[in-house]
Amino acid sequence: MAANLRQVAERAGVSVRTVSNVVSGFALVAPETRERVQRALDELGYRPNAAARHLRGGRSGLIALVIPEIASPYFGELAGHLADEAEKRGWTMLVQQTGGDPRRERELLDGVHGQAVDGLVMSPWALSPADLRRRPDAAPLVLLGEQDADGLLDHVVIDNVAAARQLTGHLIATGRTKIAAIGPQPHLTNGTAAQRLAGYRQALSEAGLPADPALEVPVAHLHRSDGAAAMRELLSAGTAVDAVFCFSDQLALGALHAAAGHGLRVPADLAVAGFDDIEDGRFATPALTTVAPDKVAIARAALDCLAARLTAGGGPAPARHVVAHQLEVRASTG
Amino acid sequence: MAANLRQVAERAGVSVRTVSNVVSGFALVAPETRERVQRALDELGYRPNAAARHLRGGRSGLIALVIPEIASPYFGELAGHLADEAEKRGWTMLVQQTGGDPRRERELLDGVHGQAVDGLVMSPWALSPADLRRRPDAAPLVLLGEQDADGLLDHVVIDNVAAARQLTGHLIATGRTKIAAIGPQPHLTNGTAAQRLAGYRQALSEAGLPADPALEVPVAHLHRSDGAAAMRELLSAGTAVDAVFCFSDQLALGALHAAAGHGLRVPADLAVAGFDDIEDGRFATPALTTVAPDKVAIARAALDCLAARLTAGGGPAPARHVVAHQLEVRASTG
DNA sequence: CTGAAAGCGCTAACAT
DNA sequence: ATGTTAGCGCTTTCAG
Repeated sequence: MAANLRQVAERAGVSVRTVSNVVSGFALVAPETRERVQRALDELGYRPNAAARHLRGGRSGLIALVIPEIASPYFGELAGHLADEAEKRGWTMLVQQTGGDPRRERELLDGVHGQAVDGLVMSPWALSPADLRRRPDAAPLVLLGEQDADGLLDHVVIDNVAAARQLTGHLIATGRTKIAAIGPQPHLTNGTAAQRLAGYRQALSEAGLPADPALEVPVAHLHRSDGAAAMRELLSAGTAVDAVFCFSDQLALGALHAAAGHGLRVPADLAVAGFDDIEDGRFATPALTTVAPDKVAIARAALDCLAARLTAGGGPAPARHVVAHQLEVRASTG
Repeated sequence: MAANLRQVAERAGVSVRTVSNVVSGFALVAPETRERVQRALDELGYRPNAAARHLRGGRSGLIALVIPEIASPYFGELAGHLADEAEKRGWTMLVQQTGGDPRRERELLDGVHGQAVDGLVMSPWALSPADLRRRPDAAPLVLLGEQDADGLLDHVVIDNVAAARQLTGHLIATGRTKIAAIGPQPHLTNGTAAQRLAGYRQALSEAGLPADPALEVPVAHLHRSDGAAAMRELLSAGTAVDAVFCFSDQLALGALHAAAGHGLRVPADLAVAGFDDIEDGRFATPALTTVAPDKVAIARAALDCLAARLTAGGGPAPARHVVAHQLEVRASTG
């Protein structure tokens, strides 16, 4: 069943070279020869051996997606788009989970699957920009999210500061004045949460509202349970709040759940907004206001980046690729 | 940076054979030699070449997860467990999406990534059992879900009939009598929906309740929007309903959303239950009653299956592997 | 236009 | 205990 080039060549009465040419459609082959070879190919059900091609050509056709967890809806949706885009470019995508563990991030950065990967798309959680730059593996790397890597590494981002400012501005525009922020992650080197916090503060300051530390609730992770816990913390502390900006939709869904548990009506008593535009948010009760990053564009930008690095010249200098986002106002903020 | 065995051997003043032995920890090597080789290995930063190993040994260390879409929460959660379990077994997992397209399912079944995969875990959607059996690729295959493949293919399932019966029984036990079923998929060869429907009907019949065709609402897909549309259809048709059993949590979340849109209170006016126990369901408002398949056990069973097939003997005969499930009663059914 | 053959890096059978 | 070498399947240089 697994025929190789030599067997096909024998059957067609030609040399391996000619069969290879037919298979790759590369050089000139006489039409009659081509037909004969093609028949042999079909009859034997020839399928090129990826390992041999890889060994010979140095390209595996594999790219790795390295993320904290694939079960998280945001990464799940992104992975879907990345897989689609990878396929269009002839790549197969493998998935590696880090769980946000710095050792595991290091390990994968140093070589996924025995270096058998043409490129990496990574969302680091724990590793610093300096750590990220230091790696023995030569495979091109593109980061997802704000790493502030001094422009030495490709990364794809949205303008988190602007987006957070817009969203907070929207909450203010609906008349809210005591707006909490759930989601700062001071323990992480990943700069995303910091930027969203900055945008939030900017909006408050622009509106002449005070920045109250009691309204900024840090979280360890971005799971729904963390959002719920943060919300309960806020409510049980008796802090006056009329809106919550959560730094992810997952946090917001948790917050929504906790708010309902406290008998609060959303948005009448409390406005809740998230970030990421995951599908759950659209069907939450009430539907969640959020910032929608253009996920397809993120996937495209990341893979275009890798593709550019794999061209002969190595492509342009590493850059920060900013992708569009949009404010999605839904029922949860009235 | 990318040193090979020969370079290491030269540096250590030994043969490639010895270096290979040290690397794989295989045969007996004199301690002093071993140490010298190890130093050379470290100094040159040697890392084995996966392509060469694969070509030589016939094992790529790759397994493929072939599913309709990774962005779906159920598959996302499952993929997370599969990636974890794969890693424990020394495999790297790649993901291929079919979108439920029969041509694409066929194509992937015939060989993922140029056959460079040691095994496949697949959730077929459109291909019939007969189609599934006919394939040129020799890589072991294990199916997720009910394929009724005449015992000729390995597949991992939960007892869908029993689970659906239990869940419907629970709805009946809470006093509901007009129980709709959202989710039959008569157009699919995948038998999962059919089994859940069977379990639902069994429970009704056991309780002496009539099976009303108007209460069985088929869906094209399992997205939240399909659940919402089905729920709206049911409500606008004026059918009397006091409970809905949705064949997936996604459908149920959509139904919940639509019910809220119609001003119905859940569970007071309407009980809603799902299937799959995705995280969204736990944090929905109200929290969703559901059937929780043991996803970790599913991942383990699938990979154990592949591992068994890859042993010398080819492992035991193909089988249907039944994994445990549990009824999770939450607020949505009172 | 087609054939012969080198060689990618590794493992393992065969030597010593 | 260690050295030598064939060969996995493919692409591509060199001949013709």
